[in-house]
Parts: sequence; C-alpha cells; structure tokens
Amino acid sequence: VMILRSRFLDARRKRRNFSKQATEILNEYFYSHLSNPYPSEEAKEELAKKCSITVSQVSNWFGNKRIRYKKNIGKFQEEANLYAAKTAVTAAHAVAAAVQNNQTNSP
Amino acid sequence: GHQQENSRSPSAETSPPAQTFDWMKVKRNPPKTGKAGEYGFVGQPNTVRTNFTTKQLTELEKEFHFNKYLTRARRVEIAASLQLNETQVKIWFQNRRMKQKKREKEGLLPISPATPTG
DNA sequence: ACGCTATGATTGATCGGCGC
DNA sequence: CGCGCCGATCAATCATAGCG
Repeated sequence: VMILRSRFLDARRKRRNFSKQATEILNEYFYSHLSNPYPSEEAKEELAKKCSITVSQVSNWFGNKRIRYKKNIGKFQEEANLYAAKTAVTAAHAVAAAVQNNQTNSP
Repeated sequence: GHQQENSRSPSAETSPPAQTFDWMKVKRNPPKTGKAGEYGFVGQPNTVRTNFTTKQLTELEKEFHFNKYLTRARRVEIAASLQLNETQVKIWFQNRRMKQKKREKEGLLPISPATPTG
C-alpha cells in the first residue's frame, strides 16, 4: 500500500460540503429530472451560478448522485419523496397553466 | 393547506420514486486490460482499474510535458518501457489532455465574477 | 477522541459520435 | 471498416467533513 496516496493529492485533501441551499437546488433538479438526470452544459452552468460553485463541481455532484442513487435506491426514498412532493406542487401549477392553454386543443 | 394526494400526473415527468429508469440500469463492461506475457494468467480481463505506480505516472507526465500527443511508435516504446498496455498509455494521454483542458478552464473563471457582457 | 456514514474530488477505463 | 480523439460518464476509491 505504502504512502503512494500522499504523493500529489491536493484538491481532494481539503474540501468543504456545499451549502444547504446549493444542495437543495441540485437535489431539486435531480429529482425533478429523475427520468433523465443529465443536465446539459447550459443547465450545468446555470446550476453552477445558482449554487455558487463551478461547473465541474456540478458535474461531480450529478455523477456522484447518479451512481449512489442507483446503487442504493432505497436509501434515497425519503429524499426522493420529499423533492417529488416539492416538485409536484410546481408541476401542479404548470399543469394548471397548461390546461388553460390546452382548452382549445385535445388529443 | 394540504397537497399530499397521490394523483396520477397527466404529464410525463414527476413520477413516483422507486421507479427504475434506463439510466439506473446502465452497466459498464469490465475493463479489457488483459496483459499478456507476464504471468500465466492470460485471457481473464482485469475486472478492476489498474493502479499506476508513481514511477509510471512520473514517466507518463514527463512524456506528456514533451508532447501532448503520442505517435504509434512512441506509444509502443512507452508501453514497453513502463510495462503497460498500449491502450492504457493511449487512454492515459487522452485523460491527461482532458484534465489539462479542465484545469485551464477553471483557472480563468473564478477570478472575474463581474462581467459587463452579462 | 473514536467509529461510522455522508459527500466531494480524482481517475483508469467505457460509451457514443466524428473525422480520416 | 477500423483507429484515435473528444466529451461525457461510469465506477471504484481516497480523504475529509459531519454526527453521535
């Protein structure tokens, strides 16, 4: 094993958790796009700005989130429900607006 | 206020958790870094990522500093020299270039929060 | 102070797309 | 049709932060 690890380690050494607000924003996006949690470069930039972090950090967050989520879906049930409910409200508003627009158009 | 009802959303998104989507099933094929000629174990893929030694990394970095891209000949030399697969050397350079690009990108933005261009 | 879990970053290697 | 590269992602791991 040796101390081959402590040779050029740098950024990985000192890290700080993202703010609660940032995590909230990221989770909102993740769970509201659970069917396809792959934000575009553009979306990443927007998220990065909102969260006051870099685009790379946003990518890291989604990468970790996706892997850890699918590795243990059960563990994220509560969280998923929490944000699902949160986004459901937003969705309801969207639907309400859509209905108004869709009144003259039905399948 | 109460919005805890489980109503079937007419839309597509916002589906109940526990739902298994395609991205959750994605599985990567095991690495095919099968090395031949060292030990008797040939034909069995490595299943795990190779741990490059400090020496190998040092040599690779040195070469990278010399030139970001490798020629076939050079790749063969390095691979043999470091006891690595040609593919591993190729991939290492590929990742190295991406890393370089990423570093340059990040080393420019975080110092200019105010931009008139909006 | 100590053990365990949560979490951000790193990295060898894979996947799909592109050009030669 | 195959090969190398790019960009994104995966997946395993490292090292630390956070909590009891």
